[in-house]
Amino acid sequence: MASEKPQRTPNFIRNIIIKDLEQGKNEGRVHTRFPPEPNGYLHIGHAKSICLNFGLAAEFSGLCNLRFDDTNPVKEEEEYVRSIIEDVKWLGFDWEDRLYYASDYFKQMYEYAVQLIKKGKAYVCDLTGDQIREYRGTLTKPGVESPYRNRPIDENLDLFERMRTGEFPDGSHTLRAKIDMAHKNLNMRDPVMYRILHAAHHRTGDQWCIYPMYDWAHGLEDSIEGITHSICTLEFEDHRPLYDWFLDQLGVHHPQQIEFARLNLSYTVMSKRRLLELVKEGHVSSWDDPRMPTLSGLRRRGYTPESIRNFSELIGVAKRESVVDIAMLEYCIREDLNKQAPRVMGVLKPLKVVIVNYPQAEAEYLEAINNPEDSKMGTRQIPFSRELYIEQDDFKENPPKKFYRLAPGQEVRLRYAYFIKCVDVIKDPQTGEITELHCSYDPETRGGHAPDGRKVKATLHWVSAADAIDAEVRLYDRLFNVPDPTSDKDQNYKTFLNPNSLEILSNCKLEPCLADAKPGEKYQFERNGYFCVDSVESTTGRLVFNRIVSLKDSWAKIEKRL
RNA sequence: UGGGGCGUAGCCAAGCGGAAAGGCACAGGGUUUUGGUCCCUGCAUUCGGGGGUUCGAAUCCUCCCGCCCCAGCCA
Repeated sequence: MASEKPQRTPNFIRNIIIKDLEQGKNEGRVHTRFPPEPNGYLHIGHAKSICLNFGLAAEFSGLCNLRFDDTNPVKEEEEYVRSIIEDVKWLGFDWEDRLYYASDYFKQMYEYAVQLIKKGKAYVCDLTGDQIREYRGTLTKPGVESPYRNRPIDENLDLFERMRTGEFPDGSHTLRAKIDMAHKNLNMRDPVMYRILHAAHHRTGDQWCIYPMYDWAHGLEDSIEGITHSICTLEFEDHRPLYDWFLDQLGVHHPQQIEFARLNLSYTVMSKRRLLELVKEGHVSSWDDPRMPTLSGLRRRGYTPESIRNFSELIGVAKRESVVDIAMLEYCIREDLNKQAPRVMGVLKPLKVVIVNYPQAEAEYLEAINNPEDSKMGTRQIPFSRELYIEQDDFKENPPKKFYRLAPGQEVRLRYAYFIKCVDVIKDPQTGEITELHCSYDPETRGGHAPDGRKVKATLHWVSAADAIDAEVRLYDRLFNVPDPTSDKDQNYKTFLNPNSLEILSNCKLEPCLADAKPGEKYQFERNGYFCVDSVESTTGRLVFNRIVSLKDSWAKIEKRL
């Protein structure tokens, strides 16, 4: 019988590859690459690209390289290289021995440039940056040729060599491709191939003082590595003619550049520049703040690699610019954790309950299921005693319609324990605030079943007061309070920051089995959500949990309509 | 009034001339010791708009409208 693996949604890039394979292009090879610039941390938008490139390679028995596009030493740092490697690995992808750096190809790129000069297709230009801009023309007006455009080849060769050896200061010369200053596509108006930058590179040190520009370098990197499909984002569509031009002039292996729309997620921002700004200005604590859409932030928050890979598959790949609803991401992590995460009881906002007819000194252990979705995860024993904590939200003195939880005179079940009924509400005489509930329990309902078959409409989670362990729990909400914070042209995106994106609860009471929970471990706090032990600030003596995502809450919806 | 792209449901997204896939969200129902999960059901008579070609158009032609990207010695 045919397996019913969920069919992957087709996308145009996969279709192109299938067609190429049918036509026998590239000797039947599929070879992609993920080419980050090490100038920032990876975010979930990068994850889309990583999953696409590595996923396509895996699907067609091909290869995918990890390559650092490190052609601009003034923006790039070793630290970013480190974090990118960690993140791609964490996501679950393996580039085997194919970790490459554009900077490893500098020598070869230089030689290719010499070839172009010899063909009369490149020249050294002495125009300043401002002049180059002026000469380029505008969107509607053609450019003007540089006075240095027709320099003799020998002179170009000499000058280019001297640029390389460090004879000239930054900005004094460039190497430019000789194409067409009247081209409709501005990228083709004699683009700069090399600029002089007396800056130390994180890998090549001061070996070079000329550095290749993206357009010149990228196609060469792809070509050298034998890439077949060079997948990039939409804004490079205008650069494709140039990508093609360089490779055609050189007559070298010519990968196909294919562009797709980058990911945007609602209620957050995705550009490295803005993310960096949020960090620098202290709107978040760091790149790995659990509210950040960075991979390190999502990891710390408690997102799993599986959930992010699944998300990447679900959102698809197309050329249409779009904003994916963050509810889709939340769905993916719930779906994963529902199957994986052990259940546990934790009270976030405690309200004390005294079981008035439960013997003073008595205590007992009750059996609880670790994961109803997976019986292999077994059971555990949880302590029960006369004084407990329940959630403040689970009691209402004047319950609205459809409120099934605890209320004066109303009976509910304590999960895995007993039916209880509220008999008295104790308040602070000064403030009127409810400080304690007195309840009676039915000893016949041990384990949660009533021998007389009577039903109860709600089951509450609880923790034995004497046995509870204390923890801090951090609740996260969306970082911005509008779906698309950058779409408003008149208002800075930061004016839409959600001031309540972090809520710290410091008096949470958890089941004792959590006492030695390890950083990174994920649990479902029943009826609350999924939580992850913070990997940075949690210690054995002071447990800190991050809420990854709440459980779906249909009561909240009903309540909202009341 | 330059060039390059893109418009299919609230959000993603298939489809590429022969009766509008799928997912998220949403709504209703069933199961349930998590108001969770799971299971059903519903959710585009129509594909940005107008013309045209065709027996037949989301798919082809044409005009129009809207949105995005491009004038770094960034990537």
